[in-house]
Amino acid sequence: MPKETFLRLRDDKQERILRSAIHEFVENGFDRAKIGDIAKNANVATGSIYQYFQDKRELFVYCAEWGLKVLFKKFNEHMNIADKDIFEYLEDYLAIVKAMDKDREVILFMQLIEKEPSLRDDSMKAMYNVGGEHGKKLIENGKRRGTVRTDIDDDLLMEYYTAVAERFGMRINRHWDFITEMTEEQSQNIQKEFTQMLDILKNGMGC
Amino acid sequence: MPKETFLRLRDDKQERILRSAIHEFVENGFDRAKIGDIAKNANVATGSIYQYFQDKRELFVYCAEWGLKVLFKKFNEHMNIADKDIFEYLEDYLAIVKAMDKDREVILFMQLIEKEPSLRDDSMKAMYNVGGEHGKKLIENGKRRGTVRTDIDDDLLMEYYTAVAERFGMRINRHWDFITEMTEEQSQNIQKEFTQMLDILKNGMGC
Amino acid sequence: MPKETFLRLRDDKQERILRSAIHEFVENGFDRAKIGDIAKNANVATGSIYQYFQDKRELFVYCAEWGLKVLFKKFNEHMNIADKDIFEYLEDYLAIVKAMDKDREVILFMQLIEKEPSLRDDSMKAMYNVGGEHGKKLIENGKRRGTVRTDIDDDLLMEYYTAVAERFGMRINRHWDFITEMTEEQSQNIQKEFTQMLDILKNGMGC
Amino acid sequence: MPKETFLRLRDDKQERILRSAIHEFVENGFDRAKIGDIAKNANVATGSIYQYFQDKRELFVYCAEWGLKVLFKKFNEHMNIADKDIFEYLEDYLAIVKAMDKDREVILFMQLIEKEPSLRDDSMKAMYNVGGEHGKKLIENGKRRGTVRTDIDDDLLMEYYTAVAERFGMRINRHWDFITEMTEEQSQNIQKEFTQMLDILKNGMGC
DNA sequence: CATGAATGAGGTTTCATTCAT
DNA sequence: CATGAATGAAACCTCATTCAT
Repeated sequence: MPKETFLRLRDDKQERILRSAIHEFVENGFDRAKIGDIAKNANVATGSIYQYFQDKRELFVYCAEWGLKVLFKKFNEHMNIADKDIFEYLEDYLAIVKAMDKDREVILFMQLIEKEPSLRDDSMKAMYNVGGEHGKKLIENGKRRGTVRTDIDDDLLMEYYTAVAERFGMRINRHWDFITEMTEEQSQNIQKEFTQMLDILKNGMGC
Repeated sequence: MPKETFLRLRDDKQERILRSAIHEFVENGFDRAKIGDIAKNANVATGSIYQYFQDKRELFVYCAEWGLKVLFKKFNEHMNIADKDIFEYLEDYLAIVKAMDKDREVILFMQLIEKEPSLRDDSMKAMYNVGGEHGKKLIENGKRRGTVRTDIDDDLLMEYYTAVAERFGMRINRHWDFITEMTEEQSQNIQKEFTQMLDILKNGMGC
Repeated sequence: MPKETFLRLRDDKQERILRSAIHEFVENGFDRAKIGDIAKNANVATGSIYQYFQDKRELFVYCAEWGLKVLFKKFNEHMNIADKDIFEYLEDYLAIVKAMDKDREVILFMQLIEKEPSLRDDSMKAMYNVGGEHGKKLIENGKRRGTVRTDIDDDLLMEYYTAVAERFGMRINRHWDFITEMTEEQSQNIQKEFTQMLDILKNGMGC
Repeated sequence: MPKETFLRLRDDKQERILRSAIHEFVENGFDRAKIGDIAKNANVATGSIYQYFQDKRELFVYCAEWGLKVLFKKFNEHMNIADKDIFEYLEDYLAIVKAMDKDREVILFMQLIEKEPSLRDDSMKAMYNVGGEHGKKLIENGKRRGTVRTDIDDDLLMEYYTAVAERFGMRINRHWDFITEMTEEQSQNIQKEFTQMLDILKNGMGC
């Protein structure tokens, strides 16, 4: 969806621009994000952005598509989705998120997308090309293996899963902010909370 | 937090203005919301808004405070919180939401607040005055009555609850949009999904 | 020039309003002075100002007229102009200014008038009714008594006198600001500078 | 203090903009001066002004700095300050002012600066960088040469000098306004008044 | 293709003045 | 007459987008 010009750029320049945009979007939201600042941080001229993308909107949408690609690529380096069910996936997800400092911002950006209703549809469509059936497959895996309840349809389960996973992801991020060197005790606390999260996701809050 | 002038206005005028603002914010988000349009829809002059509120931001924050008050008032007309646990509450919550056509927008606005990071803190602070310990109390009730698991602390449970309830609330709203007259079948579908939601919340998605 | 309504007010209320206006004008200049603040500080309603004066401009002009009246009245309580020449007058002027704490602001206001070119003409005209030939008379006195040089016409002398007196007046005010209790030394310094000022005025800076 | 963008502009464009601003400020004062009009008269877009300067205030302050630079440059083309005393300087000053039709407005602007109390400090600071010790040096020259009295300190003398010179400058300007072709008689009148001014400055009005 | 200056529509905010009570 | 809410014109300033070099 970006112009040819952009795709012909060297990969590292493309990445510099997209990360700069993602940084700005995450920091300020879509409306307050300034093309000028994105350009400046990427060390390109403001006008150049318009050689690459139709407008701000298209840049945003492409960030979504690119960001998702990046995350999946990273994940897949660490694990094979095919034979995992959704709980294992989350466990890995959070562990991997922890390992990906550079991409923290990309993850935050993914969470931002839902919050821009006017852009959501376009971005989601773009993301669907990449992420599409990914989640559903994990749920199917779970159902087949008998770890996910089968009395509720995939769609509703996915909604539940996404909500909980996202919020817990944010919580983890909150706890990790500003922590560079973690004490043994901190590490254990996070590990404990982490186990609890997974347990709630599986078993709910009722008893 | 609004100026004295606003508080001296007749109640119905105050409400007209706030609902107009909420409508605009929900429709366009904070940045794209135009004071001029808010004023026009409320049948007042643009300048008047600035007799009432310091600026757009203060208007937004006060909408949050007022909105929550309105919702709580409505809820409390229908049910007594004191002797309910959190599941019963949710059950009633959704039922009541269904009954409150006029306030649909206020509910959407409440969901919007989290999506405006720069305003979130101020709004949350204002809302806390109203909503504060409400949720925690419901969880305590549940733990005391033995319907909520006690092996996990209130804080994490609240986070989980909020995430799921909010997302399911949005889902319900999505289904209801544009439905004025509901067929018997539609009604049953919603009832069914609703029961399922409650079940997931209680028992999680695992088995 | 104000409306009848204003002139029918009790004297102390008139004074309260005018002093409030003068305070605001001195503090902020004509443009940034707010009618609302003037009214608030005078303990009257904003609208009332418009019962008294056509508009902001007329209020300003009347402040000039009133202020000059007040100053002259104060001066005349302390000295008889008729038999003084211009140097004696200045000597007294500065001494009296020192004695009039309450009217410091009125004096500052008089100095402000020249700085509002667009209002100057109207204000000057109003002031002329009061102050008019005052200065000229003092110069004539001086010429008659032989203390003022006669080789230069009154007009140019007046211009010179006003410029120097005003600037020295501001300088005095600057030195006095924030001084409530004056030490013997400070008092002597001012007295000395004062004598010098008068000397320069009389004898110029040449030698 | 302006943005880089401005300084990279061609000199004649910079000048066009600054003269347009000075014109507007002189005509209307700081508050009533409209950025839109400044831009229009300079043949640039309103927004461009904001590419060049942070805001109206910064534009004003830079006008002060630039204006003083221009005047000094012009003066220095006509005379060498180093070996002049303050009276000769004034003599030349007024003569040169007469010769500088194009810069009449710049001179008026310099006089305006004192009248904007809120901007005075910043502008003065900017001007000090340029004009700084200029006046003091002239006074020192005079004292050394024996043309300026030595019994009074430089500071007070400078205040006196500035007051008189400024006012006489304004008077000269007043007389010259609207005069394009001067009759012999007019010229002689001015010359006469001029000589008188210098005499008053030197010898005061006393006798 | 890169650059960064130029543009101007559009929105927020201010406040003198009016007007209904 | 007093009050203070209502009005809306007017001005500053922002920034996405265009365009000339």
